[in-house]
Amino acid sequence: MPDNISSPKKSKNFIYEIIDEDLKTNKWSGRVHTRFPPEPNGYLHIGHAKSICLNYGIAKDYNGKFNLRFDDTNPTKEEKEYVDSIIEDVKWLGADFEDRVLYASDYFEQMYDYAVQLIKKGKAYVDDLDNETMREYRGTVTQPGKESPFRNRTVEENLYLFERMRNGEFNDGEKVLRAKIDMSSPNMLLRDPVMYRIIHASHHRTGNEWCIYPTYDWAHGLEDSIEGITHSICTLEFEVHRPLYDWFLDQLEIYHPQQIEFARLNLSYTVMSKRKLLELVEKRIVDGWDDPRMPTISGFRRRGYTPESIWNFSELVGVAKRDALTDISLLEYAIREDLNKNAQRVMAVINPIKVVITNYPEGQTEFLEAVNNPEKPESGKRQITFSREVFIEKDDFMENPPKGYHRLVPGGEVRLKYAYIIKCEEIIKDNSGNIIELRCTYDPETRSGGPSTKKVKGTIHWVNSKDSLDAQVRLYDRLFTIENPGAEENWLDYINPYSLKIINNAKVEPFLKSVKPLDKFQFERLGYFCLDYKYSNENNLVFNRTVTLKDSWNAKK
RNA sequence: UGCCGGAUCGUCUAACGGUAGGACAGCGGCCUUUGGAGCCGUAUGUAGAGGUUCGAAUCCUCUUCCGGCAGCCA
Repeated sequence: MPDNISSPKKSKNFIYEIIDEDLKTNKWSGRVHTRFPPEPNGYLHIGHAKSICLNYGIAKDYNGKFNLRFDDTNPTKEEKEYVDSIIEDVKWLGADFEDRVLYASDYFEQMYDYAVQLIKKGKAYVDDLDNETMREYRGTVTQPGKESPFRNRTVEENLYLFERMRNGEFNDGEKVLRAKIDMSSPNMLLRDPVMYRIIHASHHRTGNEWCIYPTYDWAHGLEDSIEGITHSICTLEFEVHRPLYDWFLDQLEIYHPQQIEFARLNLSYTVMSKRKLLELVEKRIVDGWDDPRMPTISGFRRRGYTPESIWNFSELVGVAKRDALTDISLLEYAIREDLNKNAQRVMAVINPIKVVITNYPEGQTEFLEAVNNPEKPESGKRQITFSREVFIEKDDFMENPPKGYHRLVPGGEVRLKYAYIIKCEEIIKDNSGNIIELRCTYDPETRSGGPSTKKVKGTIHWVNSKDSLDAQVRLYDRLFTIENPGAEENWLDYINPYSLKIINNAKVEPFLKSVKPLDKFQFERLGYFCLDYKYSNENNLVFNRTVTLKDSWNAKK
């Protein structure tokens, strides 16, 4: 985790308890070595972030090591672009893998040798059954399978055939190498699982060097073993794979890490499977993997989330073995907490309406002081300007206000933050009855910081019409309309059509003239925003709303 | 229907035979030049039935419900 956040007090989850016990019994000679092993077939999402935080957090807490390892065993699904994005995301999160960016593909030769060993022990064989027949032979969850007619080939024949597989003498699907275990095992994974399949495809790292590729079950334990991993932490769906993980390593009699499973993260109102995320990207429902509505790490980054907030969130959700659906509000809490403490405050009006202060001298401009961050006095103050015409938020005026409305109303008073108390004297409407301008008067005695003790119920934000900048603002809402879209067959039917709202005529204070991509701000009373790196440029400011402020008034209505 | 897991406030998560606690969300109040933040207060939970025990969320039995496994994906 980044050094600037303190290691949070974690109530020990069950994995920490296992490690504590291992340390006590000296099972791994005092070592702790974890890894994060993504397949480079997509961008990382917040669920991966939880795993990264868990694995790296363990390494850090126990003075151990943490590897980033690409499980690149299937060239048909993997791409260099994904490798690059994953490295970027893991680095951004601050999980320090030092110089250990590792690849399963670097172990292909060694894995091949191990496979030869298994064949020689009579524990693996080349099978000619085609895909469909093999499935039939596997049986079902309630019925045992039956053995392949090729199961009892001699060691010599298997060795010969396996070498020919490697040499490219067969077509895709023509032959596989299988472990010889038990076709009637109640655990389907143990019914002679495939170790190698023939794929004549170019691999993003090994090119055409190989045409046989190891399967997950064969490869993963070997990768962990080769790297000296102590605790191989994965998600619950691999629980039934553990006996197989153990079987391979036991047969080979090589270094044997311990696989531990935990429940993957699910977040409400979004989907988390790579397949579904890919579909959202390919169908252009979102604007790429880093669309700010995506639950990807790059999406959250572009949205304005900080690594610290994701770390904190990851601590808050905890680690256990039961399936869970975590409410998105917990993530929002984590980012608000961070940004409240750290974000520069600034005034911006998203939905402007012009206010003319009729008793304020024309042509006059005065300077006022605004606080940069009330949570951080050391961040100081800045100057803002005030003059006769300002913009306020349309929502901050109501002609016929409901009970409890604290803002500007006809004949009522409200404070313009850091400036004066104004009173609404007149409403100007166009021909169709839309309010286009408010005429107000100000009370010169009430300048902010002055001696006046006059109090009003409401304080609203504003910008000076003279020097405000135009900006585009992008407001995001949840991508789906239901809590758990991933559980639905027709999950795409639940896309929220209003998940992105683009506002083009926002006005922001000139302080935002020279901001950099991803710079983070609180627009007072509106929420946290950051500069979008994709659409923002010199002449066109574009801000993404990271999250709203909590709004107890809106919530009440 | 076979095997493997799992079930604690609305949500997430603690409690390891000895007062069911925390966080988020909610509600109420105080405070406030952000209806933000902060502070204070508050409601809500051990899936069910038996058993062991002085004492059970925790151990045992049965039941119910949920998840995973029948890719040459990971």
